[in-house]
Amino acid sequence: MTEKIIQMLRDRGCKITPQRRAIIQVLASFDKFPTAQEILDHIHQKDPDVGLDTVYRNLNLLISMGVINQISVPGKDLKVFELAHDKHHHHLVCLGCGEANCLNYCPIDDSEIQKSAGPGFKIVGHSLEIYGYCPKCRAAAR
Amino acid sequence: MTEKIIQMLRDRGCKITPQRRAIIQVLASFDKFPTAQEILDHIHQKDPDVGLDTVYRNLNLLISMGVINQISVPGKDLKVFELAHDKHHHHLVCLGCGEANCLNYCPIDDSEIQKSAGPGFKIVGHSLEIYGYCPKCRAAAR
DNA sequence: TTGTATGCAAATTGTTTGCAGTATA
DNA sequence: TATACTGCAAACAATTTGCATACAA
Repeated sequence: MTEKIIQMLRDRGCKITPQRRAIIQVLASFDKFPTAQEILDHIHQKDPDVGLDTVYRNLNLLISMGVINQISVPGKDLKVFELAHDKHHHHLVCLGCGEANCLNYCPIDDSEIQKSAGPGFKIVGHSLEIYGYCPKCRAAAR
Repeated sequence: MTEKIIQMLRDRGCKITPQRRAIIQVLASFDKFPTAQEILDHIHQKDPDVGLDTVYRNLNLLISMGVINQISVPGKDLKVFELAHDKHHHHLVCLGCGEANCLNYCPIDDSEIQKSAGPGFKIVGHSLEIYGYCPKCRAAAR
């Protein structure tokens, strides 16, 4: 997985720096979808000299290449990042802790939407996020 | 519509100030969903002394009362506000100009999602936004 | 009169940018 | 060696907050 991305970067004429490797590595191995800050914190355990700006720069690069997606957590001005899957999917987002998980369910029918939207509107995509509380946060609430 | 909201504010012990009336009025009469700044600009035509902070404070108040919703435009760090409808609906968001419109279509089946999410997750709601380009922006693109 | 709301300015948060030095290819 | 990348610090934009004053009830 990480090697495939590294190769894509090479093909694009990008240089492969330790920072870049580290960022991709964290995205591939984190046990949840991390925020930019969480990626940095993790990298700092090995290399405290990496800057948050480098993380953002590379996240933006990876987004522009389409290899990662960002998911926003409502009411928290917070964005988490995930390695792009092959298959279309959506997310379950916890309003308590902000954690996001994949959900393999998509009831969206583009042609149905096109009908409601009218012919002038060019549909590019959609985002569906399910909000609620994860088991951990439900337990903590009482 | 605006009177109903004013009454809700009264019931809550809030004071009815000209600024508050103006904000609600703009939300009720704007021809699209405005950003905080657009609300302010509009109010400034009549009263240039209102502050943007007042707009934000009142939008937050109205959100907490559930009478307005905010819709975020991806990739633009931009939020637009709409008076809450009675009936459940979603939005068509233009990636070009950021304008949002209602879409009376919702294929989401909560019990279906609950099945995929697992029993521990408490579903509170969902957000579905359809992204694309409105007729105006499609025309401008060429 | 009393407390809530406002306006101002400063603070905050998340993110981006300019620049000079550094390191990859 | 040449160019893309990095770290630093400063710049930004959107939103929030502290505080003294003003105004609705």
